[in-house]
Amino acid sequence: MEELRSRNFIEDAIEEDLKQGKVNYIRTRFPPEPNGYLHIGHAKALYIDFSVAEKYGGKCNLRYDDTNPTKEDEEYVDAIQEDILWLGFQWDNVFYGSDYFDTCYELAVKLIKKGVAYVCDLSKDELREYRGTLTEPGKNSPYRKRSVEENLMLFERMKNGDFPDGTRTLRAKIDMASPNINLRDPAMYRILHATHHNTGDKWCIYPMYDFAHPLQDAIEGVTHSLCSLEYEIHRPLYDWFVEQCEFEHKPRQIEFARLNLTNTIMSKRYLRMLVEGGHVNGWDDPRMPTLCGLRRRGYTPEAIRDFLSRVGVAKADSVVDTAMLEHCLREHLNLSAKRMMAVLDPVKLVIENWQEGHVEEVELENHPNAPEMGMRTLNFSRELYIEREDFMEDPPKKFFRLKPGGEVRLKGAYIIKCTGVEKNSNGELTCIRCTYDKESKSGEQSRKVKGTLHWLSCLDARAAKVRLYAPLLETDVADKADFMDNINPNSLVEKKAFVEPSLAAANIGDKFQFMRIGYFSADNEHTQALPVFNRIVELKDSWKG
RNA sequence: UGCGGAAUUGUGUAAUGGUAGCACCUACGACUCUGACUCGUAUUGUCUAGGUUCAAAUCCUAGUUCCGCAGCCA
Repeated sequence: MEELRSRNFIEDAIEEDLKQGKVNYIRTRFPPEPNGYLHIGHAKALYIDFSVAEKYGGKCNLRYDDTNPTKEDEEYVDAIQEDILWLGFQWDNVFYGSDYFDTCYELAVKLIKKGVAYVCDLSKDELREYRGTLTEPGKNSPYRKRSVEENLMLFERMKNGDFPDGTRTLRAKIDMASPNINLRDPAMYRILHATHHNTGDKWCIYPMYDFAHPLQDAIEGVTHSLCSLEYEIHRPLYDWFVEQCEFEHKPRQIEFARLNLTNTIMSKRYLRMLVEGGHVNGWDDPRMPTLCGLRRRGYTPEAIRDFLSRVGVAKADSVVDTAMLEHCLREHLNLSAKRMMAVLDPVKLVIENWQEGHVEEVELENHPNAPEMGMRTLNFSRELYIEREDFMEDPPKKFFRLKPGGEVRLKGAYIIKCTGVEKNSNGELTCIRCTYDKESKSGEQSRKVKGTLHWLSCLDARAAKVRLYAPLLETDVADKADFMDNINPNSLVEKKAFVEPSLAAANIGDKFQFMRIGYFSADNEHTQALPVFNRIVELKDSWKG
């Protein structure tokens, strides 16, 4: 399925580079900042980085972009690797941006010596003022003309910790009048007296992304540095650093549009607010778009990769319908998930002409199209449960489940006929009475009836807690700041249901389909059941009348 | 209104001057020991206005709209 995708503009560019002999191998990199959990948006980048490398016989490095110690944490490093592996990707090398701090420093010194970098004493506010605006040029820093010797000395003192945070920066000397603001003497190094998760207290100055990233790519021999659209305007700067550092190997940055999903917020900042605000139960809450959340929700790596291949790669901003993601999951689960019976909202059914105490075993296939998935045995007895919504006392025309006087088949067992109902004092249905047709045993040549229902013998029914999830956001507020007002308070419904005994033996993560109800995934946190990819089929309006 | 990008059906994505295709969604139908699944059918599209051409989504000109950039974040 994944092979069917057509070639995209990144691959066009790569093939051109290959053809022109600019490169003779392909290497990419996936550069997450270890400051949060990976989500489906990262998965798109992951998919592109890895699949492009693989397509051209190249490799992809995993590189933690950890140049800002105040935001990053070791906590996320392992989780990120786990998620990548879960998705089925395998990196070539693992690097840390912080591995290159020594080299970054040396190269910074080199640029100072070349006279294209200088230490600037402007404060943050002054810097902003000097930078100009989108429409007005900036003006040169008064420190721009410092001598190489003074710059060298000051930069070394910065490194030695002689200055407090924020008092000085190392800046690239480019062009304060550039129409591209990123080229107006951008900061290369800032002073940050912070402990780094990897390098500890060795450094108190840290390189900026714009300086560090191209160097890392060049050092690792990355041929194509694939990133999202917002870095497009940074590309001249990326190329400038590669040029000034005099790397022979010049990586090429190519940008693509990041993934957006309808009714889904994707920015780490807002996801963090959901977690910290207690709107969800952690990063792996099944309502979260994080990979760990999707995993618990029952998503399979196959489904996610299939989805990403269908989404494609382009430069236009887009919002993909979440229905597409769900479709991909359903398609995979339909092939791989065991069928199982469960009754979410049970009502008792009594077969009057079934001998009291008599129990018959019936065999059911675990999958309609995959005999190799085997059979299982369930008990059939006089008292059963069926789904409350599968019976209607006063049904519309096209309702072909159970109704008074009507017949349906109980899946894998017999045809039954409704003979009456019992109600409590509130008029609520408490019991359905029926008779069965002895000649209609499943598997034997028999007449057909229009409806088939799932059921569970009272002997077999095991109580399980089932969680039904609805989208956290019902409207498409995407990354808007007001998304908090649109959180669906009923996005999580817990209910007790009856399930087959075999479900109790399921392993965490096992997937199954409750006939017609939807796909579920076993999760130990909720008794023996099941957060959900649910697709409850309800009575359509058209059937009601 | 500086700079960098982008506009193809409701959504995503193809078509690199030559039949606007595929998938999702939606609707309808067939099938069915669940109405699920599967299969079939259908609707809707080249941002606008000019131009070049036998032929334009594609090339040219002018416009429109949307996104990104003014962190010592990435």
